[in-house]
Amino acid sequence: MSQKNPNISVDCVVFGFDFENLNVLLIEQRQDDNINQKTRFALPGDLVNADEDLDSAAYRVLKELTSIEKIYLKQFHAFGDPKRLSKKEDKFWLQKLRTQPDARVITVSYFSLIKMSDVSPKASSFAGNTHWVNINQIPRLAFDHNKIFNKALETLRDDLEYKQIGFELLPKKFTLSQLQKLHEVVLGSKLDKRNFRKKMKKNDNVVPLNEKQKGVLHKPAQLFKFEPKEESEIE
Amino acid sequence: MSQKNPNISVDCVVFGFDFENLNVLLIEQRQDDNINQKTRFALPGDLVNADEDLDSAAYRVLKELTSIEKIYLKQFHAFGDPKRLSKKEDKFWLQKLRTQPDARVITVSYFSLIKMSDVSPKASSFAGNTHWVNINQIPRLAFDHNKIFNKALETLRDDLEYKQIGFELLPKKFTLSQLQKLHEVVLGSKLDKRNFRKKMKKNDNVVPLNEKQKGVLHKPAQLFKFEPKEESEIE
DNA sequence: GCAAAAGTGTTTCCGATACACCCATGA
DNA sequence: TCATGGGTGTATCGGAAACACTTTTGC
Repeated sequence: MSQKNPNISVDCVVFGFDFENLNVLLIEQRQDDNINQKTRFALPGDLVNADEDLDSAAYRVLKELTSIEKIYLKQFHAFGDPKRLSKKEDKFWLQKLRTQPDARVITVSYFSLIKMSDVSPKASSFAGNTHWVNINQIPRLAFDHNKIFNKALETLRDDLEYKQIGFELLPKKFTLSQLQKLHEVVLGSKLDKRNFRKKMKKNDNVVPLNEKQKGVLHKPAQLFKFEPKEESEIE
Repeated sequence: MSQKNPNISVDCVVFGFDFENLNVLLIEQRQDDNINQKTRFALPGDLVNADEDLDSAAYRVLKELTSIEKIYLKQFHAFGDPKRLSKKEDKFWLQKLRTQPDARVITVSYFSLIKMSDVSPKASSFAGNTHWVNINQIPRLAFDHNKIFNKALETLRDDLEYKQIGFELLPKKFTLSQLQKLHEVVLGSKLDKRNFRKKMKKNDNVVPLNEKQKGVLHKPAQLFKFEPKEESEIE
C-alpha cells in the first residue's frame, strides 16, 4: 500500500437513482470497530496517498468501493474544522483503524453520479458493506458526514439546473418520464409533464432513438439517449 | 507563532475595484528569496495552523496582509496536484522560507472582495510589498497561482449574477454608474444603462439616499447604499 | 454654450408557467 | 373494456434585450 498523507482525505458522496428515489452510497462501519458495538454509517472516503492528486484519490476511492469507472465526479468543498473528528465515537473508530488516529485531517469532498445498475453490490475486501440509502432517510453518520452530504445535495441541485448532468444516473436508453422523475427527486418537487418535455425537446443533447419500450402494460414510451455535443467555438 | 500544519495552506484571491478596473492583490516575493534574484508575484497565502479552521485561516491571512476585516470571503476550490510546488523556482523559494520545504501541500483557496480604499497600502512586516494588479495584466505567478486566480475569477463571475455580491467592492455610497462599471469589468462586457438601472430599481437591497454627488463636472448623480434585508421566512 | 455623464420608456422576444384530453398497450 | 402511463398545444406572464434623446452641472 502506498504511503498516506495523514492530514488529507477525500470523501465521496455517490448518488444513484433507482427510477423511484435518489439514493446515496453509504459504507457500514463494522460493529467491532465502533464504540458500544454499534453499527454506524459513513460516506466512502480515505486518506490521500502521499503523491496522489486529489482528483485521482477520489477516483481511486470510488473505484475501490464500487469497482466502476466514474462518470461524473466533482469536487465541491473542503471541510477543515479542527474538531471534525473529535467526537468520542469518531476517535474510538480512528484509533482502531488509523496509524495516526489523532492527526488533524481536512477532507476534500466530491460528489459522483452513478448508474445504480452498474454498481456491483459486493462490498470491497477491506471496507464494510455498502448500502444505497434514500436521501430522505439518511441516518446520523460518522464524523461530519451529514454536513458533507447536505452540501453535496445542495450542489447537485444547483448544478442540475444549469449544467448537462443527471444523465449519468440513468441507463443509456431512457424515457422522458424517467428523466423527469429523476429531476423531480433531485429537486424535491413536482414538474409539469408538458413543460418538461418541451424543454427537453429543445435540448440537442437528448436525442430520440428509433426504439420503444417493450413489455410494459401501457402505451410504450419513446426511448432517448444522451449524446453530449462537443461545444464548438469555445476554447 | 502557532504550530503550522505542513501539508495544508490557504490562498486568497483578493479583488478590489478602483472605479476603472478590477484588480487583484498580489504579494511581491523578495528578490533575495528567489532564484536568479528575480522578483516574483504570488497570491497571499500561508500554511494553516495546527488547530485552526480553514475559514479562520483565510481570515487571518487576509488580516495579516491587508489589516482589514473581511467583508466577503468564500472558499471556492482546493488544489492538490502533488507537483504544484515542484518547479525549480518554487522549490528554491520554499527552501528559503519553509521549515519543511519538501512537504506536499494542498491549498484551499478563497476569494475575497474588498474596498480598495480600506486597504492600507503598507506591506506587512514579514511579507513583501503588496500590489494591486489589473486582472487583465496578471504576470506569471509563483506556484500554481495563475490557475488559482483563473478559477477565482470564474467563480466571482458566476456568483455576481445570482448572488448579492459585488457591493463589497464599492464605497458605502455609490452611484449606479459605478455599480454598472463594476459589473462590466467583472463580467468583461458592456451592459445597457437603462436595462441595468431597471434591474437595480427592482433590487430592494439597493436603496437611494437623499444625497447627490458633488464637485463633478457634469450632472451630479444620485447616491445609493447597499442594505441587505434579512431574508425572513428562510431558516 | 459646450462638454460630460445622468437619467428616463417603450417595444420586442423568449423562456417559464398553467392547464386537460386522447392514445397505445397488456391483461 | 379497462387500467396504466404516454403523449400533445395554446394562452398568459414576466424578465431580458434593444434602442435615443433630454437634463443638469462646471467650466
